[in-house]
Amino acid sequence: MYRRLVTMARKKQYNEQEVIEKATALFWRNGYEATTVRMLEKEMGINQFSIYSSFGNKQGVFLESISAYKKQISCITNKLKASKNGKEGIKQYFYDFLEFAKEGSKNKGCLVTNTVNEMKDVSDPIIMEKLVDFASTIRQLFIANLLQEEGSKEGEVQRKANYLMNCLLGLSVSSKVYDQRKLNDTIEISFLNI
Amino acid sequence: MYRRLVTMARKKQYNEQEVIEKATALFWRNGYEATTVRMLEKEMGINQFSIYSSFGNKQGVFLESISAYKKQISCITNKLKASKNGKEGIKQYFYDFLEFAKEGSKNKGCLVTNTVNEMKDVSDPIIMEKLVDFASTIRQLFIANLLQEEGSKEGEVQRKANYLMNCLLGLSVSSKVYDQRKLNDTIEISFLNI
DNA sequence: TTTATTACTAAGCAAACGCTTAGTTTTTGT
DNA sequence: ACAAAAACTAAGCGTTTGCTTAGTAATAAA
Repeated sequence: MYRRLVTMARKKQYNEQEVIEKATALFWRNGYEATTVRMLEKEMGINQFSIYSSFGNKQGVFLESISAYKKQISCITNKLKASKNGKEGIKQYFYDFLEFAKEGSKNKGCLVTNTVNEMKDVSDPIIMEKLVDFASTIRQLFIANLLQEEGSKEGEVQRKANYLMNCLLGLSVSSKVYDQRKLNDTIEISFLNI
Repeated sequence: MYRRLVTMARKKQYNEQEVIEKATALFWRNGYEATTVRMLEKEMGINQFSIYSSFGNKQGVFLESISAYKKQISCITNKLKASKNGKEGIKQYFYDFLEFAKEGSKNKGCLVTNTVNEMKDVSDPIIMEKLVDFASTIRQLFIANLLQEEGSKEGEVQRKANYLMNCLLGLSVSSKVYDQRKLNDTIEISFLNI
């Protein structure tokens, strides 16, 4: 990452991709601020020195974690991208997302949404930008799918996309508290009117 | 609060109600964890000693802040309680809430929702209980209003209440990012299908 | 084998956290 | 005027935070 080799020396005893995936899981479970570098040490299984030499700082670890998260969730977003049946494809994304965020009987919500909720104002603009960028990608996919519906108008589609983002945002939060059956009911009602 | 007078002595130089309202504003703007006791000192205008002697600890200040928040928002919840026109009354609550949480051009969201988002698992059960209690109060008001609609069925009303809570949760979060016009559109669509 | 270079371990840094305490001032009853 | 009690100020407590650094082990080129 920040390495510049002139002559070869001792090799890294860990795989950066692997340890970032462990960090991602921890951030996802725990939130950004609540996750300390000591906890990252244990979870990633490497010393603090290694963390800082590979990723610069805690923020650097998190930025890489968001990338890893995107890669993990791409199986769902790609499915949405490929979908050809309008709002039904979006509804399927809602269900897929709940399955994706499941952890035992609990639900971790969305790493991106969780962190947006956590961040106050623009306390960390670099992270915030990456999060907002991810959200607008999802919104674009919603718009593309809504445009597949017969007789859809541009302005109406924009408003519906905002509405669906609002539902998904709510779902990401309430999925941590409510059980699957209630969430399913909520999803069904959410798609009745669009 | 924790005082037990035998003989009268020096009087408090501050009003507990007043300083709690200042603390409430700070927690609302800033979140629970991100608000330090030093910040509370400045905002409340009293020394740390006074904070701890009046409210026990930081958690104590926050619990009192939730009570103060409830009192502040009661003008809206009471309006919803008194409302007799079914789902229209609930929709009005959505609009009232946005106005209530407005701060300049920004929006602070809901103190309760913000803190639920912030709390991981059951890291603080005492606070969590008070938050969940507040949320279920709102849900009950939704149910009462939905039952005013002609031909409403119990099970259907329960599901609709969950759906509306999900919308409100989403709104509380997205109100911090999106502008008023988009939020209004989202509210209108949210009520099309119930 | 030597030497340069990198990765490791573990101790330690200043700053900030929630909270306490020593010491002083203000108020009241006698 | 005096003593008791509560509220004030400000310094400081132990712990944890993100991050650094001194010293050692491993590796590859010479």
